[in-house]
Amino acid sequence: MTSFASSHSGLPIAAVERETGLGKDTLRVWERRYGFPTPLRSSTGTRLYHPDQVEQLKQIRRLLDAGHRPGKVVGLDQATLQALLAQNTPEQASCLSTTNTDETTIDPVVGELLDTIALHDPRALRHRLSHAQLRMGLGPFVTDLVAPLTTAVGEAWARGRFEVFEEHLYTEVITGVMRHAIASLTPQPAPRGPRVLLTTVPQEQHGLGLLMVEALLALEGCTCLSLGTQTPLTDIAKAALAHRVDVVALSFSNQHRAGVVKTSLRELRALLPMATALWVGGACTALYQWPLAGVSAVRQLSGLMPLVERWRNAG
Amino acid sequence: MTSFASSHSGLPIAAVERETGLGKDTLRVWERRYGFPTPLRSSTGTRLYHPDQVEQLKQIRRLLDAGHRPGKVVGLDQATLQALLAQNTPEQASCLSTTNTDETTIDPVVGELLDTIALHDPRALRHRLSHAQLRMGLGPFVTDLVAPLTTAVGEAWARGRFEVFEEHLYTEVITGVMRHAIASLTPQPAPRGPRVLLTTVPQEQHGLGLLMVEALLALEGCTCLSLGTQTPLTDIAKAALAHRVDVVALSFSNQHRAGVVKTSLRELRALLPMATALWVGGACTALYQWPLAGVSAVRQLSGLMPLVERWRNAG
DNA sequence: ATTCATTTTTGTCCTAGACAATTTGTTCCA
DNA sequence: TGGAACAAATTGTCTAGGACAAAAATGAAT
Repeated sequence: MTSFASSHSGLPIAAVERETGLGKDTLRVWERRYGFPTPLRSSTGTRLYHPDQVEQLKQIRRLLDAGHRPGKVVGLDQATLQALLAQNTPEQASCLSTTNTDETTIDPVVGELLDTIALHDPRALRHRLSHAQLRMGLGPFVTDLVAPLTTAVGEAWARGRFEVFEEHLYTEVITGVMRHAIASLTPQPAPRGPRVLLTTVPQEQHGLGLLMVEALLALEGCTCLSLGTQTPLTDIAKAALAHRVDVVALSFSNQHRAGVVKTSLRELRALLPMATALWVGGACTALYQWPLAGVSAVRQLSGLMPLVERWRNAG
Repeated sequence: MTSFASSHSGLPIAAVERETGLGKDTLRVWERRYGFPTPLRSSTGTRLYHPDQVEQLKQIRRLLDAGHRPGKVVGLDQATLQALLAQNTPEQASCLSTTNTDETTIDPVVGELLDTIALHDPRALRHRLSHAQLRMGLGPFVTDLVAPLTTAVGEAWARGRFEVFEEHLYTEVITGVMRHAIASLTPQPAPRGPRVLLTTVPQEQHGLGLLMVEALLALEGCTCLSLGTQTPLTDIAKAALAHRVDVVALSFSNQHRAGVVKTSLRELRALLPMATALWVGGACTALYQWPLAGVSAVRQLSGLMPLVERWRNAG
């Protein structure tokens, strides 16, 4: 585990930013304030991080995403970090799940699928998920299986049970299954709901939430228009105008700092016409703590239907 | 066009980085060296960029991607930039196209589809593309239509003919069509080629190239395993190990600076076992100017088949 | 137990200089 | 005229330590 350095001496700060997602400024200020990390220096003074410390930084990142504070966890040694990750409180989990059975217990079907993911057999995983979709029907499949499963995968990753590539593989497979289902759905009769533009802001690369929303909205008879992920704010506004949509729907994962989310939403709200509704949702906790004027936050997927209903009545 | 500021005074530097893709450091050093951009300052000295200048920066970014040098284009006024974009030399275009008819002329079918994109009717676009796929067959569809069309779209965007959201919409539609085709292909007989891991490095968010490669490789009987986009280098290595792949295939768009590409490839090559091949391709010109030891660069999609063939003979 | 004000924490931004990797320009030679 | 070798200019990224504003934690008063 120790010797996958870039070449010999360590990783430069840009590589560490890539690997950990922690900004260069943050890495430098942590070093100043907490005395960690402690990179070597090249002959000209540039930082060279030891791979072990990069691994440690990744663990810290997971703890931060789980709600810990930098001051409490940045200095700690690897054993302590591991211990914290193990007893990681899954309190704010299942943000997207509809059927809140019990927060702590895991649906046996979900658990079974988690095991399938760990087997590294994408073909089998795809088959199981596809089968479940056909059996349950698209709506329940999305709300009762995909949403909780995605949350569970993210949580398992945060605890260190899954590697990043295992999460990526899961994302890829479930994306394929859902796109397939949505595609076989599109030739629908006259629209019975708003025209909705779906996308995410720059830096937000998770598109799974968009697919879930698209599936549910399409089932409701809405006209969906997805731009994929990471559309610049001004282009979201331009697209909303060009396509004359009634609603712009954004998805936020919990990898976001609160400040970025708020700033983005305020800016976008200012760019959009007042008549255009702005719906946001996802696992990002910041969305629900500071409600913004003119922005409808949907904490759970089940909250989507009332919004559509309200739009029908208002329109 | 002038008054979509965040609230009133201008965009902070982080927002400009988001919108333009130009790093904060770069923006500051341009201001110091070339006297542009010239943001206002808040009461505490933070930069606030005028939306018009942000628009100008986007144009500059396109020119840089097209091969121009910062010193020559950063100071110029908007009219000159527009003129340069208009007569943008499409010399190194069609990097992915297989049937090089003539560099300057555009396939009439491609041109027709470009017009369809401009109509803002995703349903019609999807229908046309899907129809073409069924008519041509997956292989020719990918090499003779999707690849040139994608290049043409990128080029049209660079010239300012397309907005970002139009490119996003095209990407979304073509992604759906290709995934559908690949999915209906997967239940295949015994593999007749290498196990290939497909992904992109962090910061590289374009996944279209991956899909094209996946389609062609799957047709060749290879076992494909896609991780989607933006996998950290160490996780690419871990996945390659866990899934015992023979080949790691990466795709690079031309939005990358040469230095980043080279660094990433060197690092990844060091992380992977020598027995694991590393194939790279895409529109990124840096790949083909500085060949790297142990890395096979595939300039055009047609170059993929020989690599598979060579692997079969070597293995 | 809630609401409000104060303190700490924390990420981002600032300046201005330095450097290494390219790219360009120049000289020399065949 | 073409190409190789070297010098000069270009350009993105790095460093330092200070500063500040927003978020979170703490404490006080209702």
